[in-house]
Amino acid sequence: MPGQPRTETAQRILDVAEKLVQTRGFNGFSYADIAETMGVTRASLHYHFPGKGDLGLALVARYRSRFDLECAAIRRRNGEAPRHLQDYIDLYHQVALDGRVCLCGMLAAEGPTLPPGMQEELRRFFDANEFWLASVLQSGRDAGLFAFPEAPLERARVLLALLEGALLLARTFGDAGRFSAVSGRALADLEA
Amino acid sequence: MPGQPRTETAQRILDVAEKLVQTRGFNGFSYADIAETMGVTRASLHYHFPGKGDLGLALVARYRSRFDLECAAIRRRNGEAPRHLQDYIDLYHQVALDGRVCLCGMLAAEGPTLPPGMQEELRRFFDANEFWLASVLQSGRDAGLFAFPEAPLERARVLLALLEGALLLARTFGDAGRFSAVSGRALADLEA
DNA sequence: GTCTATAGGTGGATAGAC
DNA sequence: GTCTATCCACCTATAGAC
Repeated sequence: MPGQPRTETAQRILDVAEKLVQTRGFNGFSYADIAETMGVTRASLHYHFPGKGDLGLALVARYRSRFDLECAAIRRRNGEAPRHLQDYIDLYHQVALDGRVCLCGMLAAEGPTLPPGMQEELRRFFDANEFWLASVLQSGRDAGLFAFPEAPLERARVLLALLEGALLLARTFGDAGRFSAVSGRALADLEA
Repeated sequence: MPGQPRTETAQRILDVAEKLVQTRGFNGFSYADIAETMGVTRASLHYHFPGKGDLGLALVARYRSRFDLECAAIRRRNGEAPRHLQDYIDLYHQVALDGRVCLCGMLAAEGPTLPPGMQEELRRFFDANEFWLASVLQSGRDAGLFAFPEAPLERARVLLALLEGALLLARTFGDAGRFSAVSGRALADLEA
């Protein structure tokens, strides 16, 4: 389980850094920001994450593995595909309510400026999401609950782009309701 | 026509800065980057745009007014709503082909870190886009060429989120084809 | 593990000569 | 308008004491 066996302090650093990246971007925060909110010095942070690149990699890796776990948990729960998809969308909704955007959506924007390795992790995150979504869409269509003409993976990419974009716009207008409205339409479009 | 009556040098500065923001973000480039590609010094840039905030505001204002002009031109052209919508999507496609993302999509991610005034300009950009899209959607539905159940403005927001998100994802995978695939589905969904 | 201290670099910005 | 020179704040990162 990568991203888990770190020390407790390292986890708390990641918690603070994650929030900072989701609101200000990877190029929009510094070790000083983390140090201040944690009440420690910058040097102390470098002990846990020598370079900002190390911190960034750990950040995406943890975010990704957590998402994987949550997605797996959703599929194990009772209910059909539409319920599972709604639960998935609710994960994003929580982010919107908190005035953040998806960690990986943010990093995708900063793309070419990121330290080595982060873009690869990013792609893995999106790949995993698309794959999971495609699986849910497939199940739903097989059960006659979803209706869409194209391949599940293609539809998954539409959904992912829509959710990431909706988070960005909702935050820009300081209105999580915009996210709900848009994501609600996406689900409705799929109904058989 | 705001954003136009500047000197020619200022326009060239904006050209370079625009490309930099669309690839690296507002927090991901510096006056030094512009100076280098233009073959001038940083001090010279400060003559045209005293602060980075001034540059940023001019950037969004120009981008917005240019988009307004292009949107108006599209509506004046021959063809029905679906054609107009496709032309609009093609504007985004050009961005994707160039390995960029939408200037305002990028700035939306950086949101709270932007200099004063830029977020307001950003919202104006998105508002104008939604309004234009809603108008095209309305026309198309009135003509029996589009079919969608919700209010045109609501559908417009779905489309805008989808396009902005698709640009982000296409660039992350270095594959403009992802943008075409996603935007193509969006258009197909609307067909009556 | 966390601290103080500091190095080395880059950022935005200004003054003043040309 | 563009230049040189310079300032100061901030950033990432390291050394070494505790």
